[in-house]
Amino acid sequence: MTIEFDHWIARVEHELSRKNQRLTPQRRVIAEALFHDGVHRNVDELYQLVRDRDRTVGHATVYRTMKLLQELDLVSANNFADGSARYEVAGAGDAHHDHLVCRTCDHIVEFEDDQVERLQEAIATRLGFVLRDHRMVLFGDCVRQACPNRQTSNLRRTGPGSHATR
Amino acid sequence: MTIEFDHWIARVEHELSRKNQRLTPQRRVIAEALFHDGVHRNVDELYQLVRDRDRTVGHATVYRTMKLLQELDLVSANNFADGSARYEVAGAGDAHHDHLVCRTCDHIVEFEDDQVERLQEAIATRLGFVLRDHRMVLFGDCVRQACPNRQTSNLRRTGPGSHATR
DNA sequence: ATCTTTGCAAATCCTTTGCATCTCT
DNA sequence: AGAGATGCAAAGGATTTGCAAAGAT
Repeated sequence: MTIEFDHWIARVEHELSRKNQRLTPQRRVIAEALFHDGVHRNVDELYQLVRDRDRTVGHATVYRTMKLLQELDLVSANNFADGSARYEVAGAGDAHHDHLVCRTCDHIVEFEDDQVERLQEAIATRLGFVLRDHRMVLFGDCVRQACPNRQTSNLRRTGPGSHATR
Repeated sequence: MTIEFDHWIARVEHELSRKNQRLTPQRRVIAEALFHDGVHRNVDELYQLVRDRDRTVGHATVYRTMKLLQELDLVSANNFADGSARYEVAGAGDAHHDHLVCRTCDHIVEFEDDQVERLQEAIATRLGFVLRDHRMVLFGDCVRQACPNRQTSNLRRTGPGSHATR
């Protein structure tokens, strides 16, 4: 746990230095928040977390840092339902994973599926593309007791239309 | 072609009337533009198309109309690379399709794949969700002669990172 | 009369930028 | 000194909303 964390910080520092950039106190605090409590947080939520530790960090710095970490492939961004980007630490050499989001409680489950990846590759090839990247998010109703969705009628197969865009 | 168009307008009118809403001149012009030249256009592009026909239509009306048509399941929205929503007529009872977008020239190809749909369903079920909707966009490099991408080195397997979010 | 729509401008939300000020080296 | 970073406030782009005027029933 702590070892993993140290490794993460070391990775950040290393990738930054490769581009002659520094692991400043602000960036360090952001990277810490990101690791400890930052899964699928958007910039504003990260900003709040960071502010608890360091009142001097500005909004813009969080944006700039997230952009930077993305460019260094240290974090990856997702867009689920709302309009904001949500980040997660990108494991070095990790397999790609996708997300399944509950429409009601926003609970997020990550999953990996080789079959999907292979299919996507095949589809792209068939259509004359070299596949470089993809984005896939599944939306559904989860069955957790805690989900408010369980309290109400969970029976309609014909739910309220599918408006998945932002 | 014209028959299809008439059918589309009739559908729009019907769905609107079911909710006590009218097919106003503005909405009609928007629906026309959408049908004739509106595939994967965003609001601003639609606005331009519409203005060619009717100078009095306002920006807000296009936004409001698209939102309305979405709620009526008459159009569906997608987010490809840029931050804006791009629309397409949603065929009544049509099979769902997904998109493959060229990173270089933004050329969009639509495809349907039952296998993918089935897999998604299986994954959701396995993880304790009732699948309601999904969003999938593949990004790649297309091989069309016209694509600027073909002019340059198309050889790097390790392209410029994968930052697909907005 | 009443309920729906509209255009306009102002407001909102997320994100980026300009700029003067620091901080390291 | 000189490049890299930061905070703040202003700017940007996409979308929504308040409001008074216009339309339809």
